[in-house]
Amino acid sequence: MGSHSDNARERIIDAAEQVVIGAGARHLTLEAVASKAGISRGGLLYHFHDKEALLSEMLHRRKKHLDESRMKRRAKTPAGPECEAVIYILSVLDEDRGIDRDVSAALVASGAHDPELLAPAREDFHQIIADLTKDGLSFERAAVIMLAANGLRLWEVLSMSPFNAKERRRIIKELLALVKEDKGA
Amino acid sequence: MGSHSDNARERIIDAAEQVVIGAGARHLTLEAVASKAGISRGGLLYHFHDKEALLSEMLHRRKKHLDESRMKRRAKTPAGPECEAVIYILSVLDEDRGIDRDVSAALVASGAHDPELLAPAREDFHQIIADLTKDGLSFERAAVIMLAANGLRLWEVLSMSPFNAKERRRIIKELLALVKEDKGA
DNA sequence: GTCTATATCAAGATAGAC
DNA sequence: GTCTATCTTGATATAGAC
Repeated sequence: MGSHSDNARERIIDAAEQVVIGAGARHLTLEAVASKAGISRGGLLYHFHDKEALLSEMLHRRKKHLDESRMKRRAKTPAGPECEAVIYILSVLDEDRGIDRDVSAALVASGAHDPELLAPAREDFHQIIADLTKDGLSFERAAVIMLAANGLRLWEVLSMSPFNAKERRRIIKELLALVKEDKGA
Repeated sequence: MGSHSDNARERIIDAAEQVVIGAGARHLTLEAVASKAGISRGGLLYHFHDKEALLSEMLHRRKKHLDESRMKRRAKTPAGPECEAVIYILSVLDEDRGIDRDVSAALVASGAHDPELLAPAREDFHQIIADLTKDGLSFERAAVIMLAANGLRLWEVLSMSPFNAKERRRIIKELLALVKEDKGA
C-alpha cells in the first residue's frame, strides 16, 4: 500500500512516522520502527547507521515533501487572488495528503530526541516566511499564519487537537481570510 | 533568587523546568533534575513517587501560574478596549514573567514522555477559547490567536524560535491588532 | 528528609552468521 | 540485505542506613 514499497529506506521512514503518530515520540524506538517496517533492529541499522541518522532523514524528507506539495499546488493555481500563503496553509493543513506522509511527525520526534536537530528547520521557517511575504503579505501577518497553521498541525500529530472537524474548517477558513484581508490593507 | 527556596517540591519543579529549557525534554532524567535541585535521586523520589508524578505536578503548576498571571493582569486592566484575549496574549508572551516559571516547558516535557498526559491540557485549551470568546471575539479568531501565541512560546522554550526581538515585538503587536480588528467586525 | 547502594529493565549499538 | 545474539549504557525505582 505505502507509496514506497520498493525502497527500504523510505519504507522505514514511513514506519517511523506511523510510530510517532500512533504512539508518540517517546515510543519511537529502533525496535518499534523495525517491527512496524517488518524487519529487525539489525536490518534497520544496516540502512541507518544510528538513530540520529534516521531522525535526520525524517526531517529531510519532511522538507522535501512539503516543498513538493507546495509546488504541486502552485501548478494547480496559475493565477487569481491566491498567493503563496494560501498555498502554504493548504499544504500544511489540507486533508488530501497521504496519511503516511506527515510533515510534522518528524519535527515532534526530533525535537523530543534532541532540539539541536531542529536547527535546520528554523532556517526553513525563515525561508517560508520570506516566500509568504513575496506577494504582498506583511511579515507579521505571515508569521502569525505560519505559527497558527504549524501549531494546529502539531497538536493533531500528537492526537491532542482540541478541535473537531467543523471547528477545524472554520479555523482554516479564518487563516485564508487573514491572507486576503492583509493583502488589501 | 528562586521564588520557592522554602518549598522542596516547588524547588524540584523549578529545577525540572530549567532542565527542559536548558537541555531539552530528552534530558529530563531524575538524575538531572535532582542534581539541578541540589539533592539526590533518592531525595527527589521522596517528594515525587515517580517521574509521572513529577510531570503531572509540572502540568498542574503550569495551569495554576497561567491562571494567576491572567488574574493579576485582569486586575491591572479594569476597563477600556482591552479584553480577555489581550490579557491572554500578554500572559503567554510578555517578558516580565519570571524566567524560572515557564508555562510551556511542562507541555514539552510531558508531550515527549507520554502524550496522554496532555489530555487535561486539551480541556484547558477549550476553556481558554471559551474565555476569549466571552467578550465578542469570534471562535475562529480566538483559536488562531491561541495557536499562534502558544506556537511561538513553544519554539522559544525549545530555543528554536526563528525570530529576533524586534520581529517578536511585531508579531505580538499583530496579535493584539487581530483582537481589536475582530471585535469591531 | 535525604543519602548510598543496588536491582531491574529498556534502548542503542556491534559482531558475525546466513 | 537481513537475522540473532550480545555488549553497554543509562534510566527508573526500591531498600534501608543516617
